[in-house]
Amino acid sequence: MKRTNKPISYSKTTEETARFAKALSHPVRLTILKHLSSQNCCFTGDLVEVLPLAQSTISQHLKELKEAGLIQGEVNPPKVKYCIDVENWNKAKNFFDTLFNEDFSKISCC
Amino acid sequence: MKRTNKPISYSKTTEETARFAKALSHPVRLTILKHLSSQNCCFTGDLVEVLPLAQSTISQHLKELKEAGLIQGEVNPPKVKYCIDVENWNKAKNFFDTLFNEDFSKISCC
DNA sequence: ATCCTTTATCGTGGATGTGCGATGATCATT
DNA sequence: AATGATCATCGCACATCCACGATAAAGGAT
Repeated sequence: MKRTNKPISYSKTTEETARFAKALSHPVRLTILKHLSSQNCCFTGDLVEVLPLAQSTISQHLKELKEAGLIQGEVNPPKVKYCIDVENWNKAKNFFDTLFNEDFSKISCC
Repeated sequence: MKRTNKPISYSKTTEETARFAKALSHPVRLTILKHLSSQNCCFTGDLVEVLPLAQSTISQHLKELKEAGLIQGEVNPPKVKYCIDVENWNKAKNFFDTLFNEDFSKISCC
């Protein structure tokens, strides 16, 4: 059991999958995404009326989702309309599809 | 824009999806899972020889994956053999399938 | 020019994540 | 009993996350 010191560089896909997963790793953000996908789009204020959190907190979650690429915001002063970023959404979908693609049902465990 | 104070309780599915996503939110853990799915099973030491991390760090990541339910470990002293937990793996697969199930391609944004 | 509405950003405090070396636990071998 | 191999756990640093209230930014209405 000898440790490697080679500084492994993860594949781009691995890095991106981890980024998407982190964005999805909080119940509030999942709820926001669910809301966005059912309503198609919505404003920040709509979410404040639904989630028991301060407006600043929700804004922060929206920022994280935007930085992960899962949503996009269109400024429409004084409101901002958020939607799913379809392109990246499908990208994430494919990443997770690939990740879970292995069929273990036929493999006896060792 | 009036804030709700009702203490929302997230659905069990939402909570579990978040838990799975958190487990998948780190490149090291994704690499471990990829390794496990290609090799079927492996020992802790095998991973130490592949990843440039201390044994304790890898053990910690394995613990998180185990607590999330994605893998299981079978003690075989002095070694421990880790495998994918097929049942929960498929559960996670279904959660993400459902999450990404929406077809936005046909929806014009608002 | 001054409010009002809506949203983003800042600063802060507490919790959690991530890496490490050191140490403990377990069991086979000697 | 003592040693060696393998792995988990502990304790420690440092960074990031998460929630909050306060404040800033932007633009419409008065």
